Amino acid sequence: MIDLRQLSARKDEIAQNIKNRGLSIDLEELLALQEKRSALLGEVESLRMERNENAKKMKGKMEAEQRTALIEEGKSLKEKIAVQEEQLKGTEEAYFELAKLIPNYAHPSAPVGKEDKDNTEIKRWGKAEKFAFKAKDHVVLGEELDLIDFETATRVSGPKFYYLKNEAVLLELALERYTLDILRSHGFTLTITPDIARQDVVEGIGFNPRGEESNIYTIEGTDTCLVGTAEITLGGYHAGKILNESDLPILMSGLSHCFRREAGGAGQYSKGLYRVHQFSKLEMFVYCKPEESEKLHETLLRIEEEIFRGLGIPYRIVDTCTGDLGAPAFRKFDIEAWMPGRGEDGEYGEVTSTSNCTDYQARRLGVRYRKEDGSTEFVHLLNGTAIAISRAMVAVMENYQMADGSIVIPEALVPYMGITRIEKKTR
RNA sequence: GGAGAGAUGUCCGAGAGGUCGAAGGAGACGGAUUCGAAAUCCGUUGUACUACUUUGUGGUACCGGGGGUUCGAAUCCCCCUCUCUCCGCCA
Repeated sequence: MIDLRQLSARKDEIAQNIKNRGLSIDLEELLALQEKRSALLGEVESLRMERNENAKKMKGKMEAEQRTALIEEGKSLKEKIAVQEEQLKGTEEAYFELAKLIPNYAHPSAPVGKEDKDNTEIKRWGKAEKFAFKAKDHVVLGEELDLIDFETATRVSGPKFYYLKNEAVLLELALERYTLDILRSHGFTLTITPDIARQDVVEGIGFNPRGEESNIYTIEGTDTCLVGTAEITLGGYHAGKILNESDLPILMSGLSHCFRREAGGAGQYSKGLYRVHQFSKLEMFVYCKPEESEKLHETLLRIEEEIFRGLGIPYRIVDTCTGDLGAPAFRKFDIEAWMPGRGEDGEYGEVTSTSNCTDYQARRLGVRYRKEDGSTEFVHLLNGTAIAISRAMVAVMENYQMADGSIVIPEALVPYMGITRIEKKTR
């Protein structure tokens, strides 16, 4: 949520931002609701003051007659208050419901555009090689080398689930272990988070747990959801707290399973492991002071680069355009890894995403910090993918395939895997 | 899963319908004392929203959350959540 006190002062800016993001929200109605709420609140408060004063007069001993009069006065005030409070409640509900829809401000340098095609490429690293042979995609490789079983998973769990088998299991754990070491070297507190979170935390982070377009699984009979990312559980970690300035920035990483409904996400570009209902992910999360968030955002991006360079996977970085930013994001950078088996002849595919959400999530989650002068302010929250296993696995398998159909293990992973190559089983 | 106890400010803890934004203690901060420190003594010490003649004064709300009773609720009633203890079950 944005700071609603700035609603009228920054109205034009907010309207432009809503437009840039391809959204449509009735700001005039929101302003009208804000005014109405403010007026009602004033009325309710002054009525309450009268009630309190009236009650205070009744403390000591007094004539029965006088007391009766005061009680009558109190009763009438009580009724008036009830009526006004009812109106206030209705107005507030409508007000906040509409206000929640307003997206975060966007970074002035974020490209203005509608969809992912409008994202700006800002960097390339590594050589996106064409093989001398026809590259296979990870689905074919996974089947030939007995690493991934989609078919059985579909029967057992449904479409877009998978069993990892044999060396793929080692590969998942190796990628996690490799990444954990990098995060630890950067001072992150490592955690493994719950895979389930309360709905209010999920909402606080900016996900919509219910409704048609929701990507979140809710758990029947409870007010909890399966997490779509550890961003949720890491953001919930300090929800409602006032942090010490001296403790900032707080760097946390969380390993969790991620569950996504991905309704209607079928097709050529979503095949195999690329878009699935469940995967493991190591997420980075930062609580910091407002003035340091942009710098730390760059830091998260650099760590993501370090992870993929270490794996020797070519990639490019894109600066996400306004229409493609999530509502909480002020700015977002994605790393897209080269995937030789994607599309006709290899394509880049998104493997990480890092967002600076400024105070947008913190306001909703109630995460503040105490400044030296004793006042409090909302912290800035940042998140970034350290490694999303399923997509990283696509990149590793497809980039490290050999002409003979085997897969070489990237050097950085060998110590964690214990093997150097995945070959066809000779059974 | 069953039975019981509990949830109050930064922490401990009192509080049983009006004198309670909340005793007392601890902590923190400021001051006195001291060559300095400890001890001691004095004082200060919540958050959010809001109004105004804006560094101050006033108003409203907040004693786990929600609802109710009442002229008036931390206090009485109902529901929920969480914590603890015992039993059961389990990795």
